Amino acid sequence: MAVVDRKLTQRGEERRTQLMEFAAARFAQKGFHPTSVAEIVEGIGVGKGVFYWYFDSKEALLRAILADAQRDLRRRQRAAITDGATPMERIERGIRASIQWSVNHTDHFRLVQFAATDEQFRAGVLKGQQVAVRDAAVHITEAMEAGEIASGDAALLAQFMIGVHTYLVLQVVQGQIEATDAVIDAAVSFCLHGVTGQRS
Amino acid sequence: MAVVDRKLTQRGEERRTQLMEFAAARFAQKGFHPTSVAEIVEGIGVGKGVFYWYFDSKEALLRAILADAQRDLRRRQRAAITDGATPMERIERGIRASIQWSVNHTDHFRLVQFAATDEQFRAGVLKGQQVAVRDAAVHITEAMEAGEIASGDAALLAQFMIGVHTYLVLQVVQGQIEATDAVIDAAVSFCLHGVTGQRS
Amino acid sequence: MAVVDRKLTQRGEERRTQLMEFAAARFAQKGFHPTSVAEIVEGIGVGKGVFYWYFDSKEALLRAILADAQRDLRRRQRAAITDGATPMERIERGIRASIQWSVNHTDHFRLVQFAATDEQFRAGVLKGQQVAVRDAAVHITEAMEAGEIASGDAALLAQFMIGVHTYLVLQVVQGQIEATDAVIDAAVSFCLHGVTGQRS
Amino acid sequence: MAVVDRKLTQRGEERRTQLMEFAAARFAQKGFHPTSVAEIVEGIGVGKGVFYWYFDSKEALLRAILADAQRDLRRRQRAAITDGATPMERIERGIRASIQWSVNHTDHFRLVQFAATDEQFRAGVLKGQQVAVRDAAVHITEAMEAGEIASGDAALLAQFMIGVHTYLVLQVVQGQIEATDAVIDAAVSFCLHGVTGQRS
DNA sequence: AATGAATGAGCTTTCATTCAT
DNA sequence: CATGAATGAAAGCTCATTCAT
Repeated sequence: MAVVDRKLTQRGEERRTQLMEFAAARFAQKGFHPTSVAEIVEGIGVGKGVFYWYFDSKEALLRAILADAQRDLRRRQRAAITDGATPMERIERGIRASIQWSVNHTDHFRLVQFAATDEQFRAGVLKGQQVAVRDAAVHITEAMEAGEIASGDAALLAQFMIGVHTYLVLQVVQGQIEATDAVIDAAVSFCLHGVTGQRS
Repeated sequence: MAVVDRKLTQRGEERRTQLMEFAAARFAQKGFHPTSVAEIVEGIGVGKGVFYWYFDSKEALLRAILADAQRDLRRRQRAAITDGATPMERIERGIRASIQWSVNHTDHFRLVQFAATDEQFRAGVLKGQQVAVRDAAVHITEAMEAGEIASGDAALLAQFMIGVHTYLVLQVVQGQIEATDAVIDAAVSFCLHGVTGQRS
Repeated sequence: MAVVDRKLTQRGEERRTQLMEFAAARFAQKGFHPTSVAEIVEGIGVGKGVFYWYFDSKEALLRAILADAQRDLRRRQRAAITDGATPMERIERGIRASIQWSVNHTDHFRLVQFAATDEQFRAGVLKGQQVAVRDAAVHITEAMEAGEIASGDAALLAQFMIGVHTYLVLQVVQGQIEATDAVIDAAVSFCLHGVTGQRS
Repeated sequence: MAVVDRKLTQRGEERRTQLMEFAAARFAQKGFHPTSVAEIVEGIGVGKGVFYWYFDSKEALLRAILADAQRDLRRRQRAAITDGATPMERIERGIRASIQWSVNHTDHFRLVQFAATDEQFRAGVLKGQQVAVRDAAVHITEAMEAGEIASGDAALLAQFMIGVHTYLVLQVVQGQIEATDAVIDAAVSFCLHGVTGQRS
């Protein structure tokens, strides 16, 4: 029976979550490879076997963390967007939600950054990014159709906006910037002007 | 005698470069940790002793690669900027030069991405980014003083621009976008509008 | 209370048998060491506790399987031999019964083969073989006394016959030979000629 | 570079042989699985890395040992057979050579016995046995054509002879029989009578 | 300068066994 | 009787680094 098929009790579910959270923090702090399984299980005070009761491998653990994070982010974004009346409003809400989530989950953000650099995780990250770009592009396209911004490559513009967001969070994560409302407002403004500016 | 102090012959210099280039390619492809020293020396067909003749450690090798890359990028940027008549022109040239360099050195770009995720290299990357931000901020400040864009946090705007650039290159590196002139123009335009848009 | 002393209910007896049969099949297929206790209990859909309720250890399980098999084989042989009028007839019946049993219990046959290669089980197998040799030698000795075959080392001849039988079954087990009546007849004939041939 | 492709120096060749011999002895004594790599390297007083410098895995080591043994046995058999004038003589010489070799290489003999019981090695052993059967069958067929023994299934008879040989050696290995000339003569006689007896 | 061999700490992973429920 | 969770020793293996030649 593969670990993944295991039916977990309440207690088991909690252990699994505990492992994922602790590991995510360590991976984000020290890096994935430099963090050993021994360190993780010692950190939460259990035997090594516990780890392999819940995950097939250290690699599988990271994948699970990444997948969870991706799912959660997407859920937040969608929730945030729903109340936007106009395309531009939805875009803005989407950006804000993304930044907010990333700032609140810096560990996961970092893990995604790392995962993109390692062959065995790259593909997964890519797929997630494509989904995010497509999600954002939908609204940009709508704004174009509504004449709010000039027609153009919606996906490309989406990527630029994600770029601003990503880098902003990166700086926050690295302690270079504090994620105040003013800063987030500036980023949003930058993006919106970048997008609409194409009009002229 | 520390390796770093060693005076190298012509041939030695070439070996060192060969090692750095091969390693950079592998690190970029597979990741730093998953690439072993053995793999590197086998890849260029020499014994392990060669590696440790030129570098103190695998870690030192990556540091050397990163430092070299940073130095080179900065040199290109400065060269590109000199002929810009106005602050805005200099900003644009800087952006273009950065994108150009990164697209031409995707391996090094990737290594910087990785280095930011690993505790032992993070500090170095940060310092480099700060330098880049400061370099760009200088020109933004000048533009502000010249009234070309509204006053504001120059460093923040610089970071947004770097964000657009970084993400664009990331997509190129990942094969999601092709770095055509049109795309680069769009990115530059996005940045300039994002920056100047603040005026209104 | 040692597991072995436990009085089992009807249902308990069945569970125990089920474990032994399933384990025997796996051990024969994959080898004893490569088969884990987890695999066995998952295979029959019970928890690990069940295993240790019926057996003290994985080792004890194999010993139990081997002992059972040995007991069963011996019973069959004795039953087969009783109706033989002459020593030679009894020998022939014994050989046939052994081959028949082994062909019908290839898993157990394989386990004996393995057990002979592992220090911790070797002694048990040896004792079993000695019993088998002694059993067969009795009839050979009788044949010698009856003048049906030349005097000689009865135990040695018995071993040769067991060798033919063992190897034949081995080939059957390995799918090299099909255990048709013709093949078994040939084996019996080979043995009888080998034994009686000594006369001339 | 796979370990197997490694060019070894004189010293390296010796180490490799030393590892194979020591491991063969331990595997034969305790069994393959119960013998750890740590035990082997400690036994010859080297670091763990040495093992993996010469072999890809513990499994690969056993395969190498088995292949070597098989090659050696076959060489001996062929050498022994060449001077046999008649088919029957060649058969006899082949049997004697096989027994002799096995008795002189009880460790390897035991390893083959084990290998046949473990899924991951079984196939290799089988192929070796098929070769041996075919080799022997050639001469039996010749004897049949020469009218020295009755026509029949040569391969089957070959297997019976190998069975006698195998079991004899097994008993020697297990200390049940001493491999005196008399015993070997008896085995040979048993086989020859078993084979020729088919005539009548 | 260079090589092949060696080192050994430390890694990921397995698994027989135990135990609270 | 039975389960899922936990244990932790020990396994196989890796790899940065060193060293004799």
